[in-house]
Amino acid sequence: MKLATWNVNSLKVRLPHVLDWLLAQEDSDQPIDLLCLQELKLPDDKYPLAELESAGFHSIYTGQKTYNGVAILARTTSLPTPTDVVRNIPGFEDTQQRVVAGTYATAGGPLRVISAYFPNGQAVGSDKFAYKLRWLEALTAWLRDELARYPQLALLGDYNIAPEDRDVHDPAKWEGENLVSPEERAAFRALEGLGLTDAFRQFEQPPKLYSWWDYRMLAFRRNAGLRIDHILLSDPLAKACTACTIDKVPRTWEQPSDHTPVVATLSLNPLP
DNA sequence: ATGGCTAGCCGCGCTAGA
Repeated sequence: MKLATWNVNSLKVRLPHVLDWLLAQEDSDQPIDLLCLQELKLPDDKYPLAELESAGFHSIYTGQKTYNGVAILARTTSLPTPTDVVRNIPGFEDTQQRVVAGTYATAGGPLRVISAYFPNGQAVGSDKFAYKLRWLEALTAWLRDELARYPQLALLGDYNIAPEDRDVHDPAKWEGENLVSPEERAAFRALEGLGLTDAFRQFEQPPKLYSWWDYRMLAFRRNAGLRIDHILLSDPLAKACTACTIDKVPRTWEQPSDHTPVVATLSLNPLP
């Protein structure tokens, strides 16, 4: 089965891209079974449920006007409606809609999937940066419990953290900045410390492969990007993971999101 | 040395993203 994550930067604007991309994956030997989306930027009553269902995907989501918003799309023919749906981090008071989670029954046992839009942080030392660190702490504490309950767990999303210098096009220029600071990287390591593995780094990858490029400065053309969108897998899933790739193609389309999809292939069968 | 683009808003220039 295939899992993917994509920060679409407005689902209203990017719905055609999402549908086109999902349709294009149908031609591969393994289509997408689960797609986590971030930055929907729309309230729940504007969520394009019917269009996505027509395309063959059911959804769980939590949104708000203007900012944030996350969803998990699941292929109707291969996955049942999820159970234990959670919106936001339990016990963490937050008006910003950044987390949705659900458990999908599969032939290989329950699969816990979390779509997360980590706070940006704006600048090291800012109020938003402090919020980012508090949010990361709450997420990590919650995930410790989640992992105890769900051995097969995948955390997909826009982490707004480039874990290593090789995930940054110009590490010298970015040194110590928001998205790469030691505090943020320590938080990323703490997530790994729970027993989660960066699916992308399990495999040999071409150098200078990123998931986000600034709209400005011809950044995509110059490949001046960051790898900040990740798929972290619990041990059983990491062992079942056979590939993890970044699909740059949607970033080349007209009116693209500034992020592009990350895809993981697991040797885990959905329901027959 | 800085900003350079994009989306959304109730806007007719701003906030926020990363």
